[in-house]
Amino acid sequence: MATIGDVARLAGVSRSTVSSVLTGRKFVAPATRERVEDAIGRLNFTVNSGARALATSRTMNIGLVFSFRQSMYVPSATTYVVALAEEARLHGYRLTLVTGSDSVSEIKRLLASKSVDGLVVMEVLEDDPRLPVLRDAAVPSVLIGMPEDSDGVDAVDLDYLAAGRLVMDQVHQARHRRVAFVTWPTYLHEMGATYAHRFRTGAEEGARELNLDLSTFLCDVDQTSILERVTGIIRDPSYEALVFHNDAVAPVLSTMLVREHREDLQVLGLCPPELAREHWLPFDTIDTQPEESARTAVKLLMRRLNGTGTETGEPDGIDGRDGADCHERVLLTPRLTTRSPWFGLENRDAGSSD
Amino acid sequence: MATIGDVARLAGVSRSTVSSVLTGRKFVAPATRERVEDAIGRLNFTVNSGARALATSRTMNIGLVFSFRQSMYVPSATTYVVALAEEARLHGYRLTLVTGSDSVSEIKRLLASKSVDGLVVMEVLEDDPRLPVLRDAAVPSVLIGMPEDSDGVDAVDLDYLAAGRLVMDQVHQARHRRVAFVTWPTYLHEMGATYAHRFRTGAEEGARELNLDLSTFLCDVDQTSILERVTGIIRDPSYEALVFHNDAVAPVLSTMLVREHREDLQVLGLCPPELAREHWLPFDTIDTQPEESARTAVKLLMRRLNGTGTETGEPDGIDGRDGADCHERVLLTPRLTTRSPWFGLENRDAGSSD
DNA sequence: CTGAAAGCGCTTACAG
DNA sequence: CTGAAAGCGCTTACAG
Repeated sequence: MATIGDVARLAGVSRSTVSSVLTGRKFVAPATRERVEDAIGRLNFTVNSGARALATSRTMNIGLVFSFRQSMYVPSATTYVVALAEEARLHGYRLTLVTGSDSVSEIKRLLASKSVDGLVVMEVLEDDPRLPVLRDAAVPSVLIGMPEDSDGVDAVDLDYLAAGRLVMDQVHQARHRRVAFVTWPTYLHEMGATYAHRFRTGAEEGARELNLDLSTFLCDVDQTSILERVTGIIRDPSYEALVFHNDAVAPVLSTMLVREHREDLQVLGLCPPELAREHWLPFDTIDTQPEESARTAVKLLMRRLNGTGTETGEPDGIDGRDGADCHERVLLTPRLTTRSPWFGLENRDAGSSD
Repeated sequence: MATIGDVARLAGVSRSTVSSVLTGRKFVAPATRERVEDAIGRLNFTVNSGARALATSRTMNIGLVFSFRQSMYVPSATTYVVALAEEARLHGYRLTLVTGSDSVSEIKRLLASKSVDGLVVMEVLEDDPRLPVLRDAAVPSVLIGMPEDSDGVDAVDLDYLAAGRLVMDQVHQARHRRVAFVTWPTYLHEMGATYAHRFRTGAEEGARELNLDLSTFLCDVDQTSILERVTGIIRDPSYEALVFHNDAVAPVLSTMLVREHREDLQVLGLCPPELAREHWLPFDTIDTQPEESARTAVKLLMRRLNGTGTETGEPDGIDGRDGADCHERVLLTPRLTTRSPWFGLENRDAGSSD
């Protein structure tokens, strides 16, 4: 494999000149530059990333931490991962995966070995044990998730609080009062998964304000639990609305509603776009906006890495109140997707309101 | 951040001695080693991965190439990615993501910049444009997929051919004759996605041999197409069995079968475990075995990287016929998971047969 | 505008 | 058994 020395020799210049055209940090006479670029092309030369990393202390790698706990709705993670990878690539960065249950020590190792220039952390918890590590790190981090205290790092997420209120608003507008709320399992709430408790808080606050009669059910994600719980609710005619924030609910719901003849039940859910896309969801949902979250996360990171702003301009939806040491908290506005007729063969998405 | 020099100073030895205990490639007197290890602990030292990569030409990084075409059933990809990452970590490697549509040039760049020690390639096609690049690469690759010609690289996949035959066998055993086969969209077949055409070939050959009356439908993965196609089949009473190899089919099927009162229809599908886990699948399926595929893929790669065999012994299910230059083709045996009563509240998995 | 030299943090023959 | 030296492939002051 060609090195910078080979290029220099072929172009008849010094290695530093080659380096200058490579980095673009120094002016090189057009004629020289031309010769160098030509040589690069001929030799099919690419900078050795390890060597460059050693010389610059920039790896052009960003670490993606997701420690898939057993419970997580694994499928939807792909959307985040792909969007993160693509956005990172747009900025010249690559993604390195950090999985494994003991992510704290994994992160420490990653940081100590100087393998990444920054971190994106998914599945954030309140009092996340990884937060102190991230704060002390020499490189910037961004959370996808919104703990109360995100000092020292940037954070982005759907505004789950607002989403909870939005859903209750819809129930209220439909003049329904008694509503069942199926949310994530107990342990997810106890762990403090930020999306779980933020949506729940929003929903419960909204219900209280609108004087709705809300029953909250924390439900496991296995088939048995879901079916049992959903059946119980559907068979109780006093429920006028069913709100879910638990991805395992969606797939079985349409079947159950048909079987139990509860097409009258107002159903509203928070769900990942791929769930809505792949399944037959004849009810309204709020998109979790994984792609927007992912792209914003990377943009926030780039901002820290490249000083202020990126080559592609200001990240969308990030307001400019960034003091030198002030970290961002970006909340994405929830949007309701309304879906038309129950059990029709079409399943068109209508406009959005928020 | 501490360097090897700091450690050497603190331990009162030379840098090469520290390096020796780090790599473990040279004997170091126990007392010295102790001092060095102590110093490492105190300084919280970790080898700088860029520097090590430069010195050894080993990055301890493996590249994961998946160029998510629009069509792919994205959710199931996570299972592969996580399993690959975990298995890689077991061997001390990390995963670097290579996404993007133009994966050929991305791969070339990755290889030229010496960023990875090996590659895992998903979504492999017959005549995959990436294959020539992989063959010429200085580092080994393994495919998850099974093109006719996989010379120069290792390959692993579920035995989709056998799976196709197994399914037809089941239909035959149920004494059914007329069977509808819903498979992936036309363009996936035209692209030559190996799983698509291998299963199809197996199914069609099996049907011919068993004298079944098979109608094959290539079907898009959007809701509308799926519903239309599935409804058409279900409403045709002449069909006795429905075989699907198209992930978009599963989610809607149970609802449709109830609505159309076709609980008599024999349904068999090939599907990812998470699909079976998350949905209400009251019919028999063949697991695509993503985790087994992923782990085997990494093991094959490790074998190339570390000479013959890994520290953890021979990879499971890999027979030992590896001549020095002979590349492996590992086919995982398909297993049928039978599921009990139609539309009961339970959904227990019964034993497997193959 | 270009080049010689030092240095990034490690490993690895090679002496001793 | 340990250490001094060279080298991996780049970048970056610093001279010229």
